[in-house]
Amino acid sequence: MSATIADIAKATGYSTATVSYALRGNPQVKPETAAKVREAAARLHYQGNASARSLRLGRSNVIAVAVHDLALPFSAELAHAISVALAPRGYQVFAQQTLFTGSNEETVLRELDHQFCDGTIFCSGELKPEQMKKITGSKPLVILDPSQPTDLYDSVYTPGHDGVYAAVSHLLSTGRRRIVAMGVAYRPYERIHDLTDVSSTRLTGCMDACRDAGVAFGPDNTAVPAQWTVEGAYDATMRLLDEGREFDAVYCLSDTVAIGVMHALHDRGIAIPDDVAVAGFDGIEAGRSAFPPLTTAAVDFDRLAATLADLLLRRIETPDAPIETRTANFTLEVRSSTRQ
Amino acid sequence: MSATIADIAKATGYSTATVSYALRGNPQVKPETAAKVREAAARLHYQGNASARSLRLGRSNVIAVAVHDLALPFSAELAHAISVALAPRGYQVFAQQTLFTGSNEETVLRELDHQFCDGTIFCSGELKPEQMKKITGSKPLVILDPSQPTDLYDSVYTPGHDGVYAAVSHLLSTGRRRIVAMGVAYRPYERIHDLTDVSSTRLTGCMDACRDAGVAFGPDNTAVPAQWTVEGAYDATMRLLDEGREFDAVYCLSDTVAIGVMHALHDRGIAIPDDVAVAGFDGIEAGRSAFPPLTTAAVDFDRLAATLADLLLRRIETPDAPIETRTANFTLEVRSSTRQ
DNA sequence: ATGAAAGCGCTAACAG
DNA sequence: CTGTTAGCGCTTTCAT
Repeated sequence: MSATIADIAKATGYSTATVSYALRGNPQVKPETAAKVREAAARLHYQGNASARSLRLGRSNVIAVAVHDLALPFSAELAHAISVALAPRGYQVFAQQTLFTGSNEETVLRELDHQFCDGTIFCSGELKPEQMKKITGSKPLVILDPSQPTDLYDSVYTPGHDGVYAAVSHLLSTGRRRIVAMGVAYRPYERIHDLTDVSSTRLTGCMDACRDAGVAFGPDNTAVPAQWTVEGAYDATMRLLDEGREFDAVYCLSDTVAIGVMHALHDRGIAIPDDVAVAGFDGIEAGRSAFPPLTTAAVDFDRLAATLADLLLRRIETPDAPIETRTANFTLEVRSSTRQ
Repeated sequence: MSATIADIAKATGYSTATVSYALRGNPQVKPETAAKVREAAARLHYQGNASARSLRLGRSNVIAVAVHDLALPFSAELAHAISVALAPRGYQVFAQQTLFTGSNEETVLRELDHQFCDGTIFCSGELKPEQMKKITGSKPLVILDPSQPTDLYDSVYTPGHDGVYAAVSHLLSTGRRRIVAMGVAYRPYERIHDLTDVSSTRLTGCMDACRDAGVAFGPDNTAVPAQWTVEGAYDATMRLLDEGREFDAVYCLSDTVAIGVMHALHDRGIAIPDDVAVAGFDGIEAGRSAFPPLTTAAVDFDRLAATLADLLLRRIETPDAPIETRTANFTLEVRSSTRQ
């Protein structure tokens, strides 16, 4: 068992109060006393007990970050960026994954974050805000890309519509006309233009870009991978080619999907971008070093992380502050996958 | 503020003891009582306080995982695999990054894991085991790839020597003769063959493979990127080409390095594998979907994670068990980057 | 079957 | 400048 302040008190002859003060650097303690205490603490390999401290103080200076899957580049880069953003502000980040299942999301919200951590940054999945609210009560939480607009939590959106609009407009401006949007099934514009979930906003961004360029966009302009993964996209692309669908560009609703698409095109001997241009969304590192380097609507991870951190810390410090909703920004990174 | 068991006790008229029993499913409580308590708990949105529980019990069922950088594929995939391995065993995983700096490593060890978590899986960085021991005391910890052999902690090694040996032997067996090992500076065999750090074991694996094939391996067969990153490897490869070094294969000490190398070769119009074959180490997903798909000595992440988890849980349950050292296994994944 | 009470380790009034 | 003490929320003897 690790040493406690009581052990140090015993060893030095001071009270636990004085030891605590000394260890926390309270200027009231005589320097000499403080030195003795610190010496004893070092000698006994004293390590403060976070549970006790957090129980007493009601805070731990720990923030939980729940991403979809730690192994997915978007999640991984986001978790990294949030850790980096919060470190200088005195918070340590604990990252967890929900693996897209509602039960894991519940666990994350219920079991621990909510109890030990001062707040949570939560990448939205299956659970709806109302369901989450029942679990988290008044604990500070910020949602990334909530599946529906909410005034229950501060929330931040990735720039799905505008990012996709910019990327698809770029494809159209380079002369592409037969675009396949890879990621989600076609739904009529009227049914989705006011939805805020990731799939819908990205799809409407694509539709708006086509419409503004006078290019038709219908069910034949979409393809649906089983999942937004490299394999899912690879298989979906192969199916597309087997069906004989004709297209001169694939706009992928995520960079991961784009990597799978390019893999499939390579395997079929289709030149990128000469035969088919490919572009994505997210701005993950893997796109930069893909072959060819992937054009993408790149979310600014650092600023996104900073925004999430700002909102959460504000909520922690000012629980009654008005709920805010923000949208992250992006940069259209034009690389060789669309540039001839 | 969240409801406590005292609130439930007040609401139901039972004592906090009974409430606690009921909530934990103690069979002694009358079913009717338990039902009432659970009802009140739900109504009050009760959430147990992890700090209090952990303070009382001396354990939290949380394991800390400290990786180098959450955004790096190897770290990310490992953290993912460990989370998956520990979930069914009743442990939640908190992932953190050390960013290769000793001070962050200290923070991770000192500030929190060590205090709130029941144990730590630690990817070795700057700190030496003795230094770590001073901080962690008797808290359960398992090291991945310690920089030097240690009997202070259970430890697991990635199969650096054997994996590289297999991969380089494969390169040689396909007729390659002028191999550049990209990742670490040349050091004479005698000076490193008994070291156990990642760089040394991988380099000796390469040397042994060459020697056994009767191929010379000297300082000219190595190249050193500034870091084991895509950019570092890209730049190092460009320098190599600018210098006019001749080679027909690059063996990269990590897959991430390999991706940077292939990027540079593409940019210079060098065909892979026709002009130069490329192979790596790790087995990250990105290698599978790279162009061309990367041959690599693939660590079995799931089994590595299971081994780390096994050792840590054993240490938690049996603190005095003898220290163990294990080595993970690998599979040589031969893909197009070396196959003509 | 339920309750009273102690105590995990720590911090912060408050007192001296 | 230092000590006494209460109590954060929980679990668990030990009584009843």
